[in-house]
Order: sequence, then structure tokens, then C-alpha cells
Amino acid sequence: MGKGKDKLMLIDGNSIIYRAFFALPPLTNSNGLHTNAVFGFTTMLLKVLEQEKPTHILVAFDAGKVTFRHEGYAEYKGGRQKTPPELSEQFPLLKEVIGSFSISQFELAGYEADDIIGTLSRKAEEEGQEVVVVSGDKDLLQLASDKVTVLLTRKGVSEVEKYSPSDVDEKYGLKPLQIIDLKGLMGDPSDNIPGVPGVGEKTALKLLHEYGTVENVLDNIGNLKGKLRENIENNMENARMSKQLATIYREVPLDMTVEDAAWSGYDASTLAAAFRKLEFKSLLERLDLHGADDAAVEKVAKAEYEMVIVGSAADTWNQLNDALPKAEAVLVESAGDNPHQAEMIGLAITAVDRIYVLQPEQLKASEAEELIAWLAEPDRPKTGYDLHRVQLVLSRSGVKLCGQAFDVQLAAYLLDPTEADPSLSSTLSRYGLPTVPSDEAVFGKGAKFHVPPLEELAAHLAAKADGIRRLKPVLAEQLDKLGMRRLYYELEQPLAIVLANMEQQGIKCEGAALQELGKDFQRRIDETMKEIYRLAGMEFNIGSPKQLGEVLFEKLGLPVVKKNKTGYSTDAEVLEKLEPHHEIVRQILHYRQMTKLQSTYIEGLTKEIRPDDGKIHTYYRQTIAATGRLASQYPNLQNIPIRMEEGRQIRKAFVPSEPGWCILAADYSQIELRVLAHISGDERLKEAFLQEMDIHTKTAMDVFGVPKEQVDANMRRSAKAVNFGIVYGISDYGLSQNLHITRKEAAAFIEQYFSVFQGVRKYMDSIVEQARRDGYVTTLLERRRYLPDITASNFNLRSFAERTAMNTPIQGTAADIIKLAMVKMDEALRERNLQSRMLLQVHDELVFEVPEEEFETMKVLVPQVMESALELDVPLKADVSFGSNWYEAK
DNA sequence: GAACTCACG
DNA sequence: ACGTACGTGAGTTCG
Repeated sequence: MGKGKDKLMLIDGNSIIYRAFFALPPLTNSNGLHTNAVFGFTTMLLKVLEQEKPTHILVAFDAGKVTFRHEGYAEYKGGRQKTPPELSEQFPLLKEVIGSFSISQFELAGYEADDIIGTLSRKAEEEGQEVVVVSGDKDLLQLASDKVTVLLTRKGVSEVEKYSPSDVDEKYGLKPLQIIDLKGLMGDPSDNIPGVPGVGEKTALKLLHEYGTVENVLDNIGNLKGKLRENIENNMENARMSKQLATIYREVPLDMTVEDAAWSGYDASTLAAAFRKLEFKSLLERLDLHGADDAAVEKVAKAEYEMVIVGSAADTWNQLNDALPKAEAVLVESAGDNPHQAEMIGLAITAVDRIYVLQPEQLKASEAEELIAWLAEPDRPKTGYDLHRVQLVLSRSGVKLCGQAFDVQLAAYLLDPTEADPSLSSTLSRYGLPTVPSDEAVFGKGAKFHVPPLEELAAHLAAKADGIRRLKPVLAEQLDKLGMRRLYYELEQPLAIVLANMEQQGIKCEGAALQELGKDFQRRIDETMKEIYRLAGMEFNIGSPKQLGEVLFEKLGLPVVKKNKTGYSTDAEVLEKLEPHHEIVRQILHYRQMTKLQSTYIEGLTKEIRPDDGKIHTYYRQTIAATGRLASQYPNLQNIPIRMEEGRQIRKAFVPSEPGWCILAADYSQIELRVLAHISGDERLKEAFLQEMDIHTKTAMDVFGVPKEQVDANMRRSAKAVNFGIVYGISDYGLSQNLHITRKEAAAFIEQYFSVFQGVRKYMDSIVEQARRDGYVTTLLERRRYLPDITASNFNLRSFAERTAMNTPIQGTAADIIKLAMVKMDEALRERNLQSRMLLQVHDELVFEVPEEEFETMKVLVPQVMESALELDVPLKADVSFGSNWYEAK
């Protein structure tokens, strides 16, 4: 080292491989060797190499079982689960891969990777060199300084977050060294560091913001009170020791220097051999593009295509038109979140080794005729990214899109519906393909959004189109491999087109009806507001939870039921408990209800009525929900009020768009419990549906062991709550909250339920076990959701994952079924040449507008299609109703 | 932009 | 011992 631009990267090998192991689904090569952790580590490594471009690099590992920390505390890291063999066997592989990168690695008996990193970073820092530390463990934040940056992995290992001292301050309000004190107070169950019982992160931070260090907390123990003081007093020694255990030792006797970690890049052929051995195909492909130039680690893919800006030279239109028969990927870039409004920025079309880029105005040119015909031709298959959106954006320029054959966004969603960053740029890097700059980097975001000059814009669009083209075979192969071929090609891809058509059709909404209702709401808001001010004896902002809390709990002295991060909680659950104490509470509940209706629905929906057609055009997001459900945006038409009569009135504004037509609504009856009956195979539950019984009454009869006549309203209500709980992934705590009973009573209910519905219990146990074994759960149609937290040591994370394992196959299969019904319904309407239109989906309900002469047909057809969408061991049931508006269709 | 609250299935 | 029911979108307040 010595030159100013040198940069030392220190990687916490154990921490990263451990994280990678648990974050990635099990992965084996053809020899049955587990490789997921090595794969995760390697992708992370490639990412940080590219991002940071270090000149020196070293991976540190823990060595041996006993370290100097055990001298003072024999239980250190005790009670920790043994490293799973599937992970142990990957350590030698990883070390080989690191060797193939020509990267130094180091371990020293008696010390942990942390300590080696701490020592080397100190040495480098003393020489004034820049250091980057990479780990998954936030303890390492204690090393942050003006020379040392810490990169912590997020979301498994696929992303890293940079921490300078000011970032540490921003996140925790602490100086880097105080991270040690934090751990001293909190402890760390995974390392068996005790800390102080009852003190979690929040309490620890509060104490440290006040007192700064563990020692100072202990010195000022007199200022504390209650249980907290008692806990700390009884654990003073634990706190001191825990702090010591968490302190990284920065004076390890190393016989190596920073210069020994010098790195000048890897040899591509050596690395390729290692990847080939491990069968890292996607990484191999990425590597090949780096070519023979072994110094250039991060070189972006050498363009393998020629970019043609259409219109830039005389014959470019001819070139494009001649290339159309071989065109493959189409990219349409647009600005704005709402695709019904987004402005087109540009287009790119790939054809063999050329990529044609066009500006939106050029679609109006006479030469564009062939391109427009190609876009509209169903027999010309197109690959794209978010073709649903592309279809909407193009259609607003009068251009029709057909032949949607493959959508990389949709495919990537099916492969991992929980991926946080679905952008093309991120998807490319996830699948080990040459990356493209992020849209944010090119366009900026928020107020800084701008369209760059043509050359730059065209280069970006071409790169993205190229990325789409490269992703297609990779994703298509994955879909095949994971058994999602049919789910993709027969359900999701056709559905995307159905959705776009529904959205373009829109639903008519009477602005005048909303305004009338709004006047009524406003009157009641004004009255209630006055009454609240009178009862409070002052005027304040009722909409501010902070001010409301002060009035209720300080001025009026009502009992505090629940607190949240920022102070008193004032949510509906709290207010309902406070209702008997003061008249003001009822008024506040009413005020909340009315203002919600006024702002979200009256005002919100009014803004979304398009003046040209008097309709609302929502946008269904097909790639958002982790379970496979749709989500509705701009506006959300899946949460229009129905439970309370006042809000339900809103539905009167939703009317047919043609005179003499009516609204038809059809909803699945108890679809989730029917799905549960099917997948669990529980005989009692199946029987209940075969007998067409009221399911909650039937549950009450079975759980309470009484005949039908003896089931009272209360018993039915309890049974209903238990049924909900079952679908959500039951916990005694959740049920007790819902029914306002004790946890014990809730647990007894659940036990009673399971003793009757033994098949359901078996299913719940086996699905959780399956999730642990495979790392994911699936729906009937093989939709998949990974649950990395299912093996977490953190109770909360693990419990959440377990409930999710129980719920996702149920909610997801229900989503599969209604999606199937939608695709079939669309076909049925076409086949029969019906004029009726499918307008909305609300998870278990479909809404249509129907001309009078089709009433009778639709009344039969809709439930028939819905009920036969998928054959289960129990019948599916759909109820239909008609009305002159959505309110009447009930 | 995060936190809180609340509308729906 | 831990402290949440599952899945969403959107409006308001406030730092």
C-alpha cells in the first residue's frame, strides 16, 4: 500500500457464508454437492468487487472452536446449533473459489475473523489508507471511521448497505464504538452472549442515548426504576462481560502485512474452471464476457450488438423494417408510475445483433407502419419487461400490442415473488448476467427525474433491451426446472393481457353521486369536530395521533392501553377499549370513520374519474403480492367500503357504462377454507362442504360438540374467528387478541379444533416441516414462495415464517383459482360473442357489466366458469347477484 | 420518507 | 423468554 488511491477490502468469510447458506434455497450440483452458500458468497463477492474496486483484499475466517473469548467465558457461542453438514461441506469449496479469484485468505488459531479484520483495518488506517469491511454482522460497525467503511449484507447477501460513522449515527444514534455497548446491554443469543435480560434493542438504545456507555449506565443505576433497574442490578457483571465479548480485538499478532493482500484481479480461465466444476452456469456466462483481460474485473459487458438510432440516417427505417421478421425483444420506456398516464420516452427493438432505438414521435411517421403492424401481430412473438404496462402505454398512442410471448418481469416474479428489487438491472445481476445501469442512475428520481440526451438515452434503452433478450432463456429454463411452465404460459401470461383489457375498459363512476354523499359526510364531520372540541375543552388537530394522544391521555386522563414507537397508540382497537370511559371516544371513532371516507374515497376516487369517459381505470399489479394475489393501484378498487353501511353507500356511485345494463357481482363462497379442505384432505372439513353447510356453524358444532340447534351466535362467532386463525397460520396469541380472551383460553380452543379436525393439524405440521426441509412452500399450481426465515434463531422471524408457510399455500391457491377463472371467463365471453365485460377482481369476487339481453346467460355462465376453474375434492361455490350499481349487487 | 391509521379480502 | 394473526394501498401528520 502507500498510494493514496489504494483500497483494502476485508471480508468476514464466516459471517457471509453463513448468511448466504440460510438466505438461498438449497442448491446442489450434479454430484449432489451443496453449493448454495458458495454461490451466494461468490455473487456477493463479484458485486462488491465491481462496486468498490479494491486494490488489496483479504477474506478472514474463524479458526478452531476455542478462541481467547472462551478464556473469560466458557459458554461463549455455547448452545449454538451445530453447523449443518450441508454448510460444513461448503467451506473447502469456498476456500478453493477464493483461491481461484487469486484473493488472499487468512485464519489464526484462537481468533475470530472479526479480530483479524479489526487488526488489519487498524494497520491500514494508521497508514492513512482507505478500508472497506464486508460482513453480515452488525457488530463490525464498531470499526467504522473516517477511513473505514462497513458494508453490511441485506436481504440475505444479495444487497449491501454502506455504513460510514454518520450512517451509524443516523441509524442508531450511536458512535461506532457504542455498538459494543449496545451488544453489552442487549446480548446476542446466537453467540450466547447474555446481555441484560428484558433489555432489547429499543431499551438499550434509549439507555445509551442517555448515558453513552455500559459503565455509565451502571454508575447511574440510581436514576432508573422498576423492573428495568432490577434486571440491570442483577446483571451488572453480565453486562460488563457481554461488552467485553463483543469488543473486537485489534492487536492480533499477525505475521502478515497489508501488502500481502495486494490484488490485481483474477485470471478468467482459472476462475471459469472453478465455476464449471461447481456448475455455476450463470456466473460462467457472466465471466466469459469479461474476456481475457484479467485486470478489468468489472468491465461492463462488451456490447455484442450494434445500436441503430432510427431516423439518424437515411436508411435506418429500412434497416429496421427489414429486420422485423427477426425481431425479438421489445422495450418501451415510460415516465410515471401510473401506466394509464405515463409518458412514453422511447422504444428499443432487438433483432439478432442489432438493436433499434426509436423516439415516441416516430411512431407517427409513415415509415412506422410496418413496425406497428409487427407489434399488433399475434403470430410474432415478443419478449419484454412488464408487457402489461407496455400494452397500456402503447395503446394510448394508438398502437396495439399482441403476441406477448415472454415477460421477464413476470417470470422473475414467479421465480421469487418476494424479491425486493424487481428492476431489470437488479434481475440481470441476480441471474449473473452482464448488468445495465439502473433507471435511477440514468433518469434520476423524484424531482430530479430527467430524460438524458438522445445518445445517452438510446444507449440505455438498447442495453436494457439486450438485457431482456439475454434474460429470457435463463428465466425460461428456470421456470421449466421448477415446474412452473404451465403456471407461467397458461395462467400468468394470458392473465396479463386480460388485466390490461379490464383496466382499459374501466368502470363508470358517477362523480355527482360521490359529491352528494360527500356533502353528507362533510356535515357529519363538522358536527362531530365541534362536539369533540367541546368535550375536550380545546381545539386541536384530531387527525394528529400525537395531539390526540395528548388530549386523551394527558388532558382527559384516560388510561393508556397500548403504546407505539412514537408515544400513545390511538388506533381503533385502543379507542374501542376506551369507549366506556368518555363520550369523546365515540365521537373520535365516528370522526375517523367519516374523514377516512371523505378523503380516501370521496376525494380520492373523484380525482381518478377520467373526464373523457367518466370512468375509473385502475391498474392491477401482477408482480407485487408474495402470495400470488393481485394488487390494485391508482386507485385501489379492492378496498371500497362494504362492512359499514355509511361507507358501503360509496358503491352506489359505481354503475354500468351503458344505459339499460346492470352490474353483476359473483364471489366465491369460503374459497380459502375449501382450499384448505382440499389440500389438507381433512375428512370432517370436506364433509362440511359436501353437505353445503354453513361452515362456521358446522365448526362450532364440532368444536363445542353440540347439535346445530344449540349453536348460539357467540359460539358461531368464536368458530368463525378460529377458522380465520387457521387460514392465517394460527397462534394462541393472535386468536386471543381477536376474541378478547386469554391466551390460555385461545390455546384450548385451538387444541379442541385440532382434535376434531385432525387432518388440518397434520397439514399444518407437515407444511411447516416441508418449508424447513425445502426452504419454500408451493400452491396447487406450483406457485412458489421462499421462506428463508423458517430456520431463523430469532423467535419472531421464525414464527412469522411458520405462519406464512401455513397461509401462503391457502391464500395462494385461492389466488390461482380466481386467476384461472378470469382467463377462462375472458375466453368464454369471446367464444360466445357476448357483450358483457369483466371489469374488476377483488380477490374472491369478479364484477361485470352486463346488457339486459345477457342477464340470463351470465347468471349461469359466470358461476359455472368460476366453480369449474379448478377441480378440487370439495365443490367450489360462487354466489351471483345483479343490481343497477355495485351497491345493489349484493 | 417514516410512522400511524384504516379500508378491503 | 420471545410478543404477531395472512395479504394489500392510500391518506395524514410530522420530523
